[in-house]
Amino acid sequence: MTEDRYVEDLADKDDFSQWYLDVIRKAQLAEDSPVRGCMIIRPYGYALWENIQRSLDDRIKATGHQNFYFPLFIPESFLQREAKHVEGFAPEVAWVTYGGGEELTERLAIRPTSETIIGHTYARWVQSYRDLPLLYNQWGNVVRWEKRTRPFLRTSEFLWQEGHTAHRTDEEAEAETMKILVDVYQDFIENELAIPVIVGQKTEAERFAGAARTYSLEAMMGDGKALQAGTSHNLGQNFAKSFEIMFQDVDGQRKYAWTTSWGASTRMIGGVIMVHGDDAGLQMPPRVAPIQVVIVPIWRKEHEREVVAAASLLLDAQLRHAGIRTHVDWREETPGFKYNDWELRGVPLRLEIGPRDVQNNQAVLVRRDMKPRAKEMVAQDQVAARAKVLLEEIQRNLFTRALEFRQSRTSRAETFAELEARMADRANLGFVEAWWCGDATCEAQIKAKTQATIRNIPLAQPGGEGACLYCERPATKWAIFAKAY
RNA sequence: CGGGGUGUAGCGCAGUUGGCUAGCGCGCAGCGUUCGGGACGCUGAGGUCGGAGGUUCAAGUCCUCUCACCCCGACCA
Repeated sequence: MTEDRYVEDLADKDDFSQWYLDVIRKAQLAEDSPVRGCMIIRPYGYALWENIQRSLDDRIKATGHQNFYFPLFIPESFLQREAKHVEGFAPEVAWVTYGGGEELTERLAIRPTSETIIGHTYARWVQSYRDLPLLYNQWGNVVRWEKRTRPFLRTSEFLWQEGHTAHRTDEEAEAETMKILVDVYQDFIENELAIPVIVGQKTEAERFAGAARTYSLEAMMGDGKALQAGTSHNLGQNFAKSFEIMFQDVDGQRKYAWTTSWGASTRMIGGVIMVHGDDAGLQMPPRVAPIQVVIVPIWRKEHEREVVAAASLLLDAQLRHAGIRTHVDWREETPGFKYNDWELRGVPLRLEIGPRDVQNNQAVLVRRDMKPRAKEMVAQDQVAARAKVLLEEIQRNLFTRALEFRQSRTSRAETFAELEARMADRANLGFVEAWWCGDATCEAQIKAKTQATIRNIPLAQPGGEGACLYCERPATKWAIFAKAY
């Protein structure tokens, strides 16, 4: 190992922030763009996003929703209609003031989210209780002028889906909010991205601007910090009242509808990187991996290349027929280089095939998730069957490992001093569970003193009663405290 | 937006108290030898030194402004 080798290496994982940026750049997921805070998502990163989209979209549709599309621009007057909403978003809205060289009579916001323009439209679409519920979703981009950006985690422009529904009753809206939270988001994030999440309700301070209740899914990153992986909002009648979304009910009365909205974004890619990545780079969860099995042919002489090529072709076809996403690496690099390169890019399984293997009618399968790498010989006609099994094992293993890590970094605190100590230990950050009285003052004080925020109030509660971590008054709920991205 | 730091080839860096044609490693192109865990040799290509202005006989180097990025904060449904 020479000094030069380090040039290609990643930053040490202890320098988590630099490591994160290195992985994104070297795995060719994304790169900086000429526009501040915006990134260029490269083909490999976009392929991951497309897999995420497809899988999440299937779940959204399976729960009875349809997709539609609304404009990128929102008239300023729309944004003004919901007081809390404007207040919350005003600082981060980008405006279009000129069109075709002429100053616009009304400024257009580049959507930071679409509740307003959709609410305005829903008011026309809803007349009767028979028109409800409206269960729609859109995939698109939004812009939020953030002060400090990070690739995938917080970019000025990002890609996401935003669902918008309208219902006849509060109960129905709440059921929708929870269905998306648990049946769609949690199911997707845990089963496809292999990221365990804590599902719970946001505090008033962290609530979506204009919502009655906000729920979130919180994941622990590799440095112990929290990442909000998705949110689901019960908007109550707030937007319905601002936009006159009314219907005539069975009893003949005209009533305001109950609406919800929910979203998940490219931020989840940041989560995948920070949860599963290791010293060797990225680790793609098999179910969303752009490439699930990379085939590395090995040869020296030209005649060897020919037999290996023939075998590779057959193995590739076999894997593809089994529904596995593959790539054959014919680059003129040494095998060792390719191994490291694909490990950096996070491909879960590698298939090596060389002259020796061809002769023995076998191939070598190597798992990315094992250290040291687990290699096994497989008969050529068994490759696809074995790969399928291994991919499932890797998928489970990534989830289990992430869950174990989260558990090892989660602790309970009875006193504020304990929380302070945990948050001061930079190298060993994590989640802290503690009783909280529900008072925003305690929450704010804790944040000011420790930088820890309440990520959410988990739906799964221990029950019983305790003393508030901060003020020691009686508390019936416990909250997850953590530093967050 | 506040405090600190960094901008020299795609990446990582070196460039003395201002001085001649701006260097090194990796990467890249061509040729040859290699090839089962990051190969090697030879020959090349690639730079308005982040940008603008200024001081000077002379600026990568000094001054002013500005932009971007990184770290720590504030902010962040």
